[in-house]
Amino acid sequence: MKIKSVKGVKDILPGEIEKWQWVESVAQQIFFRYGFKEIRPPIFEYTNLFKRSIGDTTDIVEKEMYTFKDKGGEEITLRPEGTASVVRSYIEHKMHGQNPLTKLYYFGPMFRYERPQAGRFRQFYQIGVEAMGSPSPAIDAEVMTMLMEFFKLLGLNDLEMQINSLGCKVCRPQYREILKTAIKPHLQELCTNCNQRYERNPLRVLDCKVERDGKIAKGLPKIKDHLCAQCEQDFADVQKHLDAVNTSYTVNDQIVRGLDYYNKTSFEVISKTGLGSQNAVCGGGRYDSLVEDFDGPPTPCFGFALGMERLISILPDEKLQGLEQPPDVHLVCLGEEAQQLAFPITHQLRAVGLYVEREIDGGSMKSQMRKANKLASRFTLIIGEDEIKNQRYLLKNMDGGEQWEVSANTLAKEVQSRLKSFD
RNA sequence: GUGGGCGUAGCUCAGCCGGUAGAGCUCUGGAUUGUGGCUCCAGUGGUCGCGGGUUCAAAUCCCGUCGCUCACCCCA
Repeated sequence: MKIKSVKGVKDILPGEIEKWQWVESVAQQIFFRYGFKEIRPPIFEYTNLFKRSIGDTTDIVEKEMYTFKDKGGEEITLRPEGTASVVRSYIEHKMHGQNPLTKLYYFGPMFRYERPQAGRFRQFYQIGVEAMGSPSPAIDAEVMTMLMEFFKLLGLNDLEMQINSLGCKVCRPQYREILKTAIKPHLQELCTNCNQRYERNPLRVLDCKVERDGKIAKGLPKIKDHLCAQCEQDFADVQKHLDAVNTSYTVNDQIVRGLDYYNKTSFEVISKTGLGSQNAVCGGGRYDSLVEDFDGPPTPCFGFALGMERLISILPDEKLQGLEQPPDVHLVCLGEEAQQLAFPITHQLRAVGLYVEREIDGGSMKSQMRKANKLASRFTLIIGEDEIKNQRYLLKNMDGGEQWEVSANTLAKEVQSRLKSFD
């Protein structure tokens, strides 16, 4: 039996990982500016946390969770999303007592048992952001703006942010009933899926992708016409704030979201190109009662999660150039004595901060030069019998081809200054 | 859970109306005895996913199985 990785998971290898590191570093920079701090929750939790937060009847909980009993008999689940853990942590550490508004972000793997396809994996990575403690539409707009600014820094300018309001505890249940009444006469025409949705989550009928259902859905009452005064006002405020800083968006009343805890502002960011049918790069919204549901204090929250694999797959080529750092110096050693000297010399150069490569197993000069060229090394340091005898090594610029003699005594200093002169 | 496509060298693939494997790239060496990139030459590298069947003979035809992939569903 051949050893193999598990279905639906991937190794992120050198050559690819540089993109991830870049995206993470840009995220850190931009989130820092907005005052968000990193949090690293564990990747598994008690199963109940997810059942109660995400919703018992959602696909995630019903059939996608990696759940197991540990040796102590506890029901454990690998996290299928990040918000639940952050909320748990927020309550457990009584963060509400430290600051009225807690701003957190996280990065890491999530797990869902689904059939893999383009842009969908069983272990996938999300960057998530949670702003906890404010009901203000201003925070919705600020977080969404931060997100779009993040995309801009990554060179992604043609992503579309679609927003909607799902209503609150007051108006959503009312709308739900109105919707059900309106759907009822169409039940026979709707797909079997929507017939199930009718009872369990009628809002989902709205974004059904079956063509005929979509047409019916268009004629159904819209949430925006049934928001309570407060929700209507808040949604308008969100848009006003977005407009104030020219954060672009479109209102799409089909945006529903799959997790139970969302209310009020909800949104998705869609890429029209580059992704397959999984075109949502990011999704999020308000979840005003989740903290309370877990016996925390009333804490209205706003957050989002974005899919790393999807994000990375649409990064523009020009931003991906030069992410891999080439060696500053590549040693080329001729003969046994030079090979012996190579380690102390690389050690000396690395000690002053340079990236130095050498061929551990030697090889011909040609092959060493070739390797240096292949890695796009900036300089080579050639060490042969003559150089050792004279205590002067040959430093060669691999770009222009010039070479200089450098003294063994002042090697590191000379190499550094030569490198600097070509920056 | 349902459906389509595909599994041949490290990578990308050709060969598939049967005659026990080939190209390009990569890698190594040489042309250029201590100077890379371009070019040319040579070499390394394969249980043709796995199992069974038909046949004198199977990468090729048939059956099964596993894997990958795309899509539905749903979602990041």
